[in-house]
Amino acid sequence: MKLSIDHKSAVPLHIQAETLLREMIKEPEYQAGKLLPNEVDLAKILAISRTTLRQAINKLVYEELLVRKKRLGTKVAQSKMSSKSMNWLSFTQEMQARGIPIKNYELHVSWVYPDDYIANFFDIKTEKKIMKLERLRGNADEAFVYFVSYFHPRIGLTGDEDFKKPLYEMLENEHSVVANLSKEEISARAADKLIAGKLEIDPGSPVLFRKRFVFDQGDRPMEYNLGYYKAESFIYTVESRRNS
Amino acid sequence: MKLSIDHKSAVPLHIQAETLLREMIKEPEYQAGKLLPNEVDLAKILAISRTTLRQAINKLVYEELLVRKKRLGTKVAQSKMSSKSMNWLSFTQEMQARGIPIKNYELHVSWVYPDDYIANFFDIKTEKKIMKLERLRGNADEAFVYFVSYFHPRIGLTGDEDFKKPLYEMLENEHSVVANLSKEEISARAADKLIAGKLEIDPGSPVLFRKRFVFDQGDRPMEYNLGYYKAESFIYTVESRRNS
DNA sequence: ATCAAAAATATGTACAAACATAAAAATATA
DNA sequence: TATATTTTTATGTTTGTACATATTTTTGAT
Repeated sequence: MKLSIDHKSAVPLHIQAETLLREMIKEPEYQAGKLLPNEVDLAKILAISRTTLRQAINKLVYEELLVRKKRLGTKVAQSKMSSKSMNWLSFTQEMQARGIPIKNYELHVSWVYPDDYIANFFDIKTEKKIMKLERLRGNADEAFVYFVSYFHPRIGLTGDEDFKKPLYEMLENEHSVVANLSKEEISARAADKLIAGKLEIDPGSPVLFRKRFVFDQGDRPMEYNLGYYKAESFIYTVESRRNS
Repeated sequence: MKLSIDHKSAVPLHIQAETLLREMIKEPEYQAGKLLPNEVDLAKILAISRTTLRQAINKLVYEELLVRKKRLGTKVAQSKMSSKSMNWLSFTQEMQARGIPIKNYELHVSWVYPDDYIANFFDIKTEKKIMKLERLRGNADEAFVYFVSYFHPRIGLTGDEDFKKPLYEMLENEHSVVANLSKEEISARAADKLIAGKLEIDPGSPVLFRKRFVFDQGDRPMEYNLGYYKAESFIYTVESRRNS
């Protein structure tokens, strides 16, 4: 882990400072209400202006990772709303962690024109095709989840990648794209004909539906993922702590 | 509504600018992807520096009310109703935050013997009755969620409390119990006869089912809550950042 | 007419400088 | 000793300035 800032890098200084602060507050010495060095000093240490440093701090303050107090200083907030387990494990990794061997029932790559919704999320034009990945997965006995993923063209996927490997690992190793932030929307749905067919359930019966918006290091959109989970086969767990 | 900024006010200029922008984008002419005046001009109009204006804009950008685009300008984002802080708002508070009046369709208190599962969670014997609270709630038009809550006897609920008030507020004020940690399990389910009847849907149709284990200040179990949400009426959002 | 280069225009990044303000700590006063 | 008062120290506010950069628009060359 680097403790300093590279003034020659193309990465903006306030972004570098931001990631550096994120690393910093993960360290044991900064956990639990400890104070950061004051802004003036820290700016001097990092060799950036106070304004630039504040820009970085502000972001973490907004995310409620840091709390500012006049005269007292800036302290690390109580860790909050940590959505446990599930979130940063890919499906493959999670199943492996539970000792369940995965079976890919279907794996299909295609190139499609994004609809308005997707184009808007990716901030691209609807006239250019993007990669669509459909996967039907489960254990040895049955398929219990159907995934549909769309990827930002920036990543440069060819379609020849090995999608049997853990997806995010592959993206990181082969395309240098790291998933950093995900926003998910979970709801219950009735399975339509397509989904019912894939999961071998009756149309109209319940599925857990998850939309997932994935962002990379620079908080740029990188993947849009739809997951249809057979009911009963999947439970989403969230653990959150009050932060007042 | 004032359209200008008061330089003599004690309220910081960037705060004034922020509220002004919030008002602004509520106006019909600025709805739906319309562009704001560019920063340099707007700063001139408001007679504040571009830096100060940017401070205000930044905040709304963080909140995803505005979207910036190089060369294009700053436009009003599609309103998303993303309840980010969903987690620590009670149902009542959350609905109120969205300006939706709540209606209690049913509210029923009873005293029951806990089953093994609940007794185990509360770490109590099954021979002693505990309070059970059933609530069918929704907006003016329809009931869309059915809650069943069980409370730890330690809290000392009598059953005569006013359960129309926000629950956690009431528990804090009248029984000095503060909810501090919650563990939730979200899944999709087919509605059984009871639930279907309450929510006025067909048996077998999907509901979002949420188990919630709530702990107090000392991480002692205080409430066990089951929520059955009519599908489509409820979306659970989770935002998570990688921390490794 | 088509395609490439240049100009224009918006936000993005970064610094320096100054003064305001809240709260704790140190000091002075009763 | 207890209570005001002042000082100190951190963040908070605000401006001015300069150049970078992504995109569109305009212009120019083939």
